[in-house]
Amino acid sequence: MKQVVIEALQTASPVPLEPQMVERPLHSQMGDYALPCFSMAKTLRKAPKLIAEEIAAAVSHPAIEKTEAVNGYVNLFLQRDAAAEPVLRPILAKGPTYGSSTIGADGVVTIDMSSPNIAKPFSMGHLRSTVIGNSIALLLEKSGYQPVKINYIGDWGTQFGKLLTAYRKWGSQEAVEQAPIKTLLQLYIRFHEEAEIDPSLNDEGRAAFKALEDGEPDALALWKWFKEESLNEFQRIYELLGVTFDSYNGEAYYNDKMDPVVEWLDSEGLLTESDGALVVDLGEEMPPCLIKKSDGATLYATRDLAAALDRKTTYGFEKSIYVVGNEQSLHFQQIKLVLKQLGCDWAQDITHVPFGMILKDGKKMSTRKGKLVLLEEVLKEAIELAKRNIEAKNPSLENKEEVAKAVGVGAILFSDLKQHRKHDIEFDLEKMLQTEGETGPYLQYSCARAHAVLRKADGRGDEGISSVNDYEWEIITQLQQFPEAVQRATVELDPSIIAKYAIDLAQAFNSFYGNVHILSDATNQSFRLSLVQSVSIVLEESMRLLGMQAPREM
RNA sequence: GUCCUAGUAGCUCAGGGGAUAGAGCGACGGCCUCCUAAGCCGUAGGUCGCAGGUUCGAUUCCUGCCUGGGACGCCA
Repeated sequence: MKQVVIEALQTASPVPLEPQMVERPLHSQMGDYALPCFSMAKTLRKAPKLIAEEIAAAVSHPAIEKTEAVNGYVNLFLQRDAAAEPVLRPILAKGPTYGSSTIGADGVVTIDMSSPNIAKPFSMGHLRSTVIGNSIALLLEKSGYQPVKINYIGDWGTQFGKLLTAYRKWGSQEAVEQAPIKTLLQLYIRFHEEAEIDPSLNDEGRAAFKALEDGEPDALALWKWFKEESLNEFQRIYELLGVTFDSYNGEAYYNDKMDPVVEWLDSEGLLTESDGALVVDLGEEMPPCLIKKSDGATLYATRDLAAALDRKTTYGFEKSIYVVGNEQSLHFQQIKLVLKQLGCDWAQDITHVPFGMILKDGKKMSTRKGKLVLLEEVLKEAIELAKRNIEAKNPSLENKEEVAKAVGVGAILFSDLKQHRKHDIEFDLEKMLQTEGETGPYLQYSCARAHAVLRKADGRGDEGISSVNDYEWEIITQLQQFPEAVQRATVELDPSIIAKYAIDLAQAFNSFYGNVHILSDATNQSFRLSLVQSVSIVLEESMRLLGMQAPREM
């Protein structure tokens, strides 16, 4: 559509036009497209106002209804009746694949996401990584890439030594079986409490981890058991969120893959000793990357290097994305630099997608002090609230449980995804449970309304389009922008672009719905029903891309 | 101290070299004999952190400063 506008303008413009010179006006009453004429003033040696007036007067094109010159802008109004049909036709024809593309050309993109720690509860922070990563995967898929979702489980490290120690001292099999994560967390917290009084516990913990690394059967059996129990619990949450993974290879998986990396670094002469530890020097700009502790043990960076190399050979990715909190941005810069020094030019294909932390009372939530909010409880509460809303608003609804789940989870998902901010977020349960305004339930409700109209219309109405009113036109322009929104969200790896788009579309639809009574007015009825149908398609697809369900009734 | 990131309405946030800076929540006032009121319509509310610079034009780009958050060698 923009192409047509540029063509039309070009016939009247004294200078060649670039696509980016044409923009959307501030308000819809100013027209559909605008051409600011300020940049032409210099070369033409004329006042912008005058240039705009001349262009506006000269434009003549069947697709343009009228032009206006205002304050140095040429404002264009499209011929609505003619423009509407070409927007709706592809949506109705393609359905959910409207906006899909093959830009990705089947390129593989790995996504490091979720990555909860075994024996620790699933926190709100993990939620962000999980839902953002999941949505990015859906977006990539829609644009023709092959996403590979990797859950890099935190299943190794000194904390397991501590946990083993705590379990042997105070734990019981029954308690862990009954409530695995809760019990393990309590043990973990107790360990830190007692270690403050008796620091020798820390040595015991380290020793236990060493035993685990050395493959002591009893320690290994306990570790395996803890891991299984934890994964089972995580699985419940993933099912609720509707998220699946292609790989659960956690940190332990890379244990035997680190030595070769260290040897490689050494053979390239990149390792230097510093205070007994082995590091890769990264120059003046950046602190060195720690590869081995002074006691010979490996570190996070070592594991991540091994993981990156392993993923490159396993998947042959063209891009590797890490959805990890922004407190780790230095770490990823270091990883990329080390890989570059190893001669891996694909290091530039690694992208860190950072996000802010979730704070409680302005502070980081701490696992050790037990001061954290459990995602599962938040989800439960949201579902409860959705159920109460259904009882109050639509008690005759058939599959209440299912809808309550979709709406409750949708509220939590959306409250997280609509925000792009890398800024930290203050945890606010009340805000997350909102169902009014710019929320997940608002989108779902809009969609349910659209379906109600379609259900009751039942093939009625058969007039053509005589005129497109402002409400209808607003929807048309929104619908037309969907493919562009998908593309931008994909390129920028930013689901919030879709979230905002969906809100705009839903608002346009609700405004139309509230001001035009579709079924009792025969005017333009078939056109209006196509419009409603198109809205339901695009809204549903938007929600799908965010990982949300769209119930037909609620 | 160095680096990263942010500072827009009472609150949560969009936007982004250009026309009167937008939503939602909260506040106030309307709208259900009518397709689901989880909705619609309206009112109030802003020196876009501060100071310079680049530009015909800066809230947007650059520099400095202030404030919040984070990272900065044996945690991940």
